[in-house]
Amino acid sequence: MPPAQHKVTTLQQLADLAGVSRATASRALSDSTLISDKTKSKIRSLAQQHNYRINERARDFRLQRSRVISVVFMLDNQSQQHMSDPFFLEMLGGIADSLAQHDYDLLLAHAPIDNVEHLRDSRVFRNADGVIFIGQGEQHERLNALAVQGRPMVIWGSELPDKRYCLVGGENEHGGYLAASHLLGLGRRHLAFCGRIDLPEVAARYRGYRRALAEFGIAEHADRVLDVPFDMRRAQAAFCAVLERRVRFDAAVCASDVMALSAIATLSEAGMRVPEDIAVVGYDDIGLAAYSTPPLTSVRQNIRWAGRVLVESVLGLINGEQVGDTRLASTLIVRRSCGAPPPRATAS
Amino acid sequence: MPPAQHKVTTLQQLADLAGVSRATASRALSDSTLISDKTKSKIRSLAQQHNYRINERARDFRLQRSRVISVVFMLDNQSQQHMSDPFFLEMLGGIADSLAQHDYDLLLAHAPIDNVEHLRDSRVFRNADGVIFIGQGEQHERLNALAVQGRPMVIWGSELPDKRYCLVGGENEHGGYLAASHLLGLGRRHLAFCGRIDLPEVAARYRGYRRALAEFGIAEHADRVLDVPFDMRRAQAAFCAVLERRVRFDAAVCASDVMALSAIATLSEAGMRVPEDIAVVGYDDIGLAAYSTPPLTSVRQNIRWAGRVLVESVLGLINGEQVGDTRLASTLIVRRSCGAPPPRATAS
DNA sequence: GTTGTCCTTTCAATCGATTGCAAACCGAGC
DNA sequence: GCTCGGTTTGCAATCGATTGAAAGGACAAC
Repeated sequence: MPPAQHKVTTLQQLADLAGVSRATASRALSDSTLISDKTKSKIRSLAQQHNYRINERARDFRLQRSRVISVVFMLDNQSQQHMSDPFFLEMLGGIADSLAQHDYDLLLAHAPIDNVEHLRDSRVFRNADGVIFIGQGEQHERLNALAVQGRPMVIWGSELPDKRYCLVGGENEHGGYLAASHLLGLGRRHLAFCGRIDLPEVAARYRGYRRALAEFGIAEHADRVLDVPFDMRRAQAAFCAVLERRVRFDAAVCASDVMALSAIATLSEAGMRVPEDIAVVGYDDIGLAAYSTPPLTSVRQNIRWAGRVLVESVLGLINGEQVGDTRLASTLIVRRSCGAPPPRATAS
Repeated sequence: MPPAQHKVTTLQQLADLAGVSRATASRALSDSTLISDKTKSKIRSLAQQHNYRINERARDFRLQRSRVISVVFMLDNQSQQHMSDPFFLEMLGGIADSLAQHDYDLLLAHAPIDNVEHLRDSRVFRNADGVIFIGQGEQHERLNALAVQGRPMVIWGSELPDKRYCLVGGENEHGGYLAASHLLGLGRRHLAFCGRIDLPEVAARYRGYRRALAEFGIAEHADRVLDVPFDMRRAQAAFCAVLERRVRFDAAVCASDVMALSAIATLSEAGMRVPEDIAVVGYDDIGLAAYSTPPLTSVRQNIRWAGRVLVESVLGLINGEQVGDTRLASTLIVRRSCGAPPPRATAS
């Protein structure tokens, strides 16, 4: 069998080679019942010999699909900084793996947190079969609007009233409760909550935090709710400001590990001992949490699961399935206040 | 002016509306000189009124391009863990920004570090106009093969002999030199080098490290070259093994910050004081480096620049330009051995 | 009136596939 | 030989754009 003079790149060339029409070749390769076994195997082996690969873009164009899912990260318009939290990387990894399994491509995109609207007419939406948002920011209404008239989309975030989009999230209320309970169980009585409670996920954690306080019969101090942003640098600035205001507390629940590590650095710098003077709990259990000094106790969400469910949900929507309303990633606390950093759980 | 009954989605519909042919509409929108100003403005305003947006996928298909660049991360086949190093996120962010500026989309992909060959026929290559590899692993030869027969591609890595691909990298030799010099300048005399020197970038850093040792007239100890992987968990295991072997050293140059933080945690756990007993220097200057206790001294590469240059190089190749051989991201050391964590440099 | 020129516009092929429908083929029964 | 039924294959439209070449129209010169 002579090797192809010129590489066989189109269906037409393959069909010519086999002496059949393009239609027959197409059907043979897609295993249509219309084609006789003899023809099928002839075309198939010819395709193999000449290393023919279907042009997926042409097929996807014809079929009016793209096999691409956009993953949108919210960009904080103040810091304009890219998602610098390792949590995002883990999330992205989980989503990427699941998409690869379903033979979908991942288009990475970001949107300013304060205007998600313009995405509707952008490449992000038009070039993808579906969209996954990481975080809902303060965009609840706009996301609602996008969901009803736009492409299939799923959002990682927190339950809100009047939600009209498909949501996957962590058990934030539970997580906040776990974090506060842990500190209260250690005997701490002057807890602070760090994070921007105008963000839905943080608000839910705060609710859990308050529930724990209430269970322990402890009054809440309004001045111990610290408005700390997720961004590393600005978090540090916020903690410095808190120190200057001489807010007193002996424990802190932080809305992320990065925030917690920033707190630890700032507090240590100011001469406080962690955890003796102030105990800190983080959120997300990023890889580095186990390697800080002291090792950071943190609330972990099942991110691999979340990535998988986000993907399956959006693919479900694409296929016209009725996709369940809200799914929650299991959330637990990893205690590391003392002792060696335990090995992290192996990926499932 | 009545609003469109049905949304205008195709060029044909727009042309019908304007009473011209598809060709004229196409030329009007692309500002061809063939079309009279009157017709142009009529079609333009009609397009605006009816909120017509060109179908980019169709155009890209016709023009045989995709306006997509694949970004491939090497996946360590042993840990099978996703890129968990925050360094990757920063790199990804830089690339994403640059691509967005050029109106290109970013397709995220990963490849097993031990076989990059199969990518040639995969969606990663076929659905993109160009490819950016992050890290070259031990794939030098295969990357060479891909480069000569595949799509335009650029690699983030380290210079190797016989390189036939377009490369962008950090000044690794210089970085290793800076790290070692810093420690030697502090009076340390028993340095260890941590990292897998079979990886090109790490090997280059090691060369710089040795140069610094030589300049100080210090002999090198073979048993102080510690074979530590980048992966957090396995890095910790490696450091534990080193401790058991009772290797003596008073300073460590690490191939990444994550590795350095892992070292600090493990050494502290074993009762050593950092930096008093053992001084540690990291690489990459990830955001969290400034917030570790003690703040981590680290070698920083200009990643924003790198992202921009990677993108511009691959776009240059796509446009058939002669793209320069190797470009190096400026590399410097950020000293944090004592004192407060300085604010990180603002993004340019 | 005819012709030539220049400026606009349209025609129709093209990118690489899928698919409804029509046509060809083949063997059997009359 | 003709028709009928079932199986297999081909024709041609389609997805939504771009673009070279041909055609159309207006106007001036002869």
